Amino acid sequence: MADIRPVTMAQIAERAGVALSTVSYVLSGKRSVSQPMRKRVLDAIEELDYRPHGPARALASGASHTIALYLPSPQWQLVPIQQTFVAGATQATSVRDYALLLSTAVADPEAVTRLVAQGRADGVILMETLREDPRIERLKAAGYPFSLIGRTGDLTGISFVDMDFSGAIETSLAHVARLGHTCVALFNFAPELLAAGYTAALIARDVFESRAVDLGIRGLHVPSSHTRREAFAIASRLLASEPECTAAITTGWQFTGLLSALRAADLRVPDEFSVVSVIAAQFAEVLTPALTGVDWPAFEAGRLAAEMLIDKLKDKETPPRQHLVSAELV
Amino acid sequence: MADIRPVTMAQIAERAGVALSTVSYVLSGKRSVSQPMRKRVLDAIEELDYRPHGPARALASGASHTIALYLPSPQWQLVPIQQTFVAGATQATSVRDYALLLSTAVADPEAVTRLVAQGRADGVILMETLREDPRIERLKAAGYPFSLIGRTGDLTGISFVDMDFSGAIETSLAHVARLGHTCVALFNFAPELLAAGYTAALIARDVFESRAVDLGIRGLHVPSSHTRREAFAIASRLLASEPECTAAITTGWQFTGLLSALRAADLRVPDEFSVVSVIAAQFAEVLTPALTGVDWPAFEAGRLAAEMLIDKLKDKETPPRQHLVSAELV
DNA sequence: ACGTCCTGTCGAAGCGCTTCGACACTACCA
DNA sequence: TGGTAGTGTCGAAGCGCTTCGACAGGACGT
Repeated sequence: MADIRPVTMAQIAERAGVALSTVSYVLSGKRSVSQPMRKRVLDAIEELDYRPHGPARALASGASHTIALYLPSPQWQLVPIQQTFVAGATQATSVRDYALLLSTAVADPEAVTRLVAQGRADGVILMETLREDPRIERLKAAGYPFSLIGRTGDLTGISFVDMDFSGAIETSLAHVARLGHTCVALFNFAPELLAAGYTAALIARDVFESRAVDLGIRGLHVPSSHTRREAFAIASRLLASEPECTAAITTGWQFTGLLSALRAADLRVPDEFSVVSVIAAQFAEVLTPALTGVDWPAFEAGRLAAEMLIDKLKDKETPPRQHLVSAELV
Repeated sequence: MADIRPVTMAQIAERAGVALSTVSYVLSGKRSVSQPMRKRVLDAIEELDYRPHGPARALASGASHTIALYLPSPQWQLVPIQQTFVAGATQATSVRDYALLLSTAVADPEAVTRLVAQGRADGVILMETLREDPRIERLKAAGYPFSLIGRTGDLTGISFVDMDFSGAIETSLAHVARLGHTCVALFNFAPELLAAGYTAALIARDVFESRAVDLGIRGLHVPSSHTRREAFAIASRLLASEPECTAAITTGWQFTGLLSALRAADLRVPDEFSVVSVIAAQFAEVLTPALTGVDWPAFEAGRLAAEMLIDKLKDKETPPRQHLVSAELV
């Protein structure tokens, strides 16, 4: 129970023998202050271990120096890559002397403007975006700054960072084609995500289907959740009905069920069946039957999304930045 | 660029034809307000879509209604369980109408008091705690409320939630003993973590060694990082030098390297060698050679840690709560 | 020598809220 | 009928900061 009364700017001003406003100008640099005065103020700050009070600052200046990150609804059961986004965003935020507020995006799209409306955050990072995303509509309508991890249908004026999903699928497809496979399955994100219009799933499907045609191979589009059970069931059915299919690409963890199904069907990987998965390298590395994986620099993506947003906050006129981080086969 | 001027309490007061303070009392309930007045105020709030301004509230009341969660330094390379802590804490925080501020705990233990000192948060959640943790010392010295995910040496007066690590090790050990193994290795956390005094690693080591004696089996304590490379090297060396060791317990992802080493040594799992790992069930389920795993309810732990802290914030006199979430073999 | 422009400093007015003390007013008991 | 408790409401004083306008004084031009 120490520090009952934290040090205030008034105490610094008194100790340094200057006006309150002078202290403020030393701190913000918004007006010039003479060397001797500046030194006295800085010394007083040092001696009293002064910390500017965030809320007071936010109230007076109208900016909270905080950004909000909305986590996707847990029921989406997406890949654990999110953690890495968050870590990347946290780091970029700290480095730029901002704070990161976390919130869960509940079903209500209105929730996404709450923290900014309350003055607790200056802008928002959204993830797991949809082609037609009501949350983005709200943010636009309210005029709040935001950036996306992921993409949406209309990208004009929007800052986002996304994985180059189409590139990843193309690369993977080219890889299996080169291995001589003539029929390939894509274990895409869960059907509900496709139905909801989850952009990454739509892109994966479209690119997969058109590139398969280009390459002259059969492409089977198989949505499946990431749970082992469901992927196993779907894969088993597929292996039985389409025996000429000897390769699969998964957009995430569906490979676990797939691998189980292959084992049950007595097909060896990679001799008799090829599997390529789009998951973070940190996981690919850790898996026991070493998979052909595609690296997804998620930390980088989180970092970029935060930086874009903060840049926009600092200078309203910053043009929107759009960045596709690309993936490599590993 | 809509919403240029957000609605303020003064506008509500004017519209409802009451005093500013009355609006405040309606909102906080700290003084009674007559039914008709209350209704007029609530109607005005509804009509104007009023949102109380967080920073102003924090400034006037001295409480930010926000808690801070410090992520461990990234270089620790701990298991991806952290994500689940964060998700759990986020959820509990939202439910209780608090906000969650994320920050990375840099090396400087002083950083851990910054957000509270700046009035941006009312309390702190710490994870990956050490037996002797300078961060905890600082928080205690400053008199800031906090709760831990993990434990420390001196637990008097401290609220924490931790995994029952000793129970997990005991259970695992009993499990392999029942299978008839007479020499078991413990792949503990990395040597640097042990050296730093990471509590979980110390507990794992101590319990493992004493229980092995009790059960009359040989226990080899083998610290190893979670990287596949290092675990592989260590496991290979171990298999060569201690051929009578036919079982291993890992505290995390070291099993990946271990499994590779076993394959290289032509030992089959689980026929010729048993592996038990302490990792979140969500991952155990997903792994292809289905492992004997120990479930670690991390979401629950994050939730509890946040709840404990918020309870303490709401009522200073709340006694500290200490909670060990226990694990089950799956 | 005077006016003009900077530069550096100060005081004061908020930002939107909480909360304290004051003050009607009603209800109740003697 | 007066005194005493409540109730319900209001006004005003902050919370710790930013920022605007004012203004002294020195440096410069003529």
